[in-house]
Amino acid sequence: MKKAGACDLKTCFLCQFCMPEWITAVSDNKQHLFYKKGETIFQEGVAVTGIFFLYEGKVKVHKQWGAEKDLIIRFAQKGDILGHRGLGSGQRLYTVSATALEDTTVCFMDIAFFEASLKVNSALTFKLMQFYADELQEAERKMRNLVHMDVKGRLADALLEISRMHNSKQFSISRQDLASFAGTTYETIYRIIQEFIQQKLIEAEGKSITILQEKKLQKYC
Amino acid sequence: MKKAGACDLKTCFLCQFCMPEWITAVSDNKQHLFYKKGETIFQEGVAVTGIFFLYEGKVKVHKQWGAEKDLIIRFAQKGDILGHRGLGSGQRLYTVSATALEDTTVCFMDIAFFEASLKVNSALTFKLMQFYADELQEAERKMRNLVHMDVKGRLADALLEISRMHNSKQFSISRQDLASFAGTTYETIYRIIQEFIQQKLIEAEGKSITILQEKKLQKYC
DNA sequence: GTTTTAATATGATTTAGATCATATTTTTGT
DNA sequence: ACAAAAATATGATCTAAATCATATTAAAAC
Repeated sequence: MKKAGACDLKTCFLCQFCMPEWITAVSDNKQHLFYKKGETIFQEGVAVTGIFFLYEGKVKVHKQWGAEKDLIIRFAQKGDILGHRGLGSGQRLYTVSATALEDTTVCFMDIAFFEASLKVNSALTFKLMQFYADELQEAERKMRNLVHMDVKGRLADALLEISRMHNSKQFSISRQDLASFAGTTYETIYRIIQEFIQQKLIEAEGKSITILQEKKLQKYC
Repeated sequence: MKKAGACDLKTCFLCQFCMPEWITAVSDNKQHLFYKKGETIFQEGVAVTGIFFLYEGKVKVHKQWGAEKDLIIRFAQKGDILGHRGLGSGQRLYTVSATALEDTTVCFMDIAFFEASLKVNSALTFKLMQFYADELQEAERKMRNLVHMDVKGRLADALLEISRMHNSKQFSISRQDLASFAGTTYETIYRIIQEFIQQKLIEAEGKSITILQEKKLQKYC
């Protein structure tokens, strides 16, 4: 990680939803940071220092299990918030890790200042609450999928979600990450990907995947 | 469901955290409702009408999958909020169902009035946001458990969580619900329960379960 | 109080998907 | 540019847990 330039004061969640008068204070308390591909932005279990807003790049938010196993909770991109779970009422430890999937620039803000911002900007707090409500719905939907769907369905769902997020039928992701995102192993993903290719539902070349038949993929969900 | 008496204006989340001046308005906008054991309080997929505060009884919050399968997201008891996921920014449909596990009294509040309460009481919104943050952490922890833990571990975790919630080593729950809570089938739960009994980790008589050796159960988690 | 219906008990069978093993290719660090 | 480390490819094997089947018991409903 290294320090990077100043913030444009209009991209992130905070700048968008706080009162205009507050922006000056914001400007004094945020800091751009740059992370190389593969670098850890924050680590599960470590004391919360602040909240991050993603400016450039892609990040995975994941929970580790031992040394080998991993579950990707979500992917984040420009405009997304990272580290917001740190605001809970319990002890202030990050409950997930965040790792840069490509070179990434984030805007970092001290947790105390962010909380002060919330106290002062009730519209901001309300927006953040809505954001949490949405994330909670999604997390619970995923829980159900993990229990009741087979891996093929979860992979189909994962591919469609990643495509929606990238706003494109074509995107890049490693099978390893796909496995961690669908809650399964590399080998199983490898096999099902082969099957989807055979059925001409998707096309793959290296890490690049293209969705050919969205409708048919949807049927597996 | 039938209507029940008035609210004591001090038990629920809303009454506890809103401004005292607001209580009068609250009083005019809430309504006690009574549900018999087994009754549905609200149903996944149906338009959100309001938010519920649990006054008496136990409720399961669950997501259905087809007609047969079910996943219990959480249990709720006195003081807990129900239907709060309805506040998300998307379309206003309940994303989970709530069913009374015993005779239950709730306080119901129209969603529009509750949102007005949030707009006016920023401390309340902040508290609610924290509550969401905690729920999100818990949901994500459960997701990881579903992927990486075996059923024995998830059952141990479930038993300990239910015990913690009841604030007692002894509690009542059907194996069916235990299965839905741990994300598995009745038969599997039945077998592991037998095993735990053999190992003298728990004791069971009908639906009543008593935890004998918390520490050893913990080891499975 | 008897009929339905739902929950429990328990063995037998099946299977999806994890794990293991090993070779090859790609990426990354130095 | 080269060594080391990750990621990929693919078959073989194993196993935890789902499904099926059927009997019994308990709880609700009429």
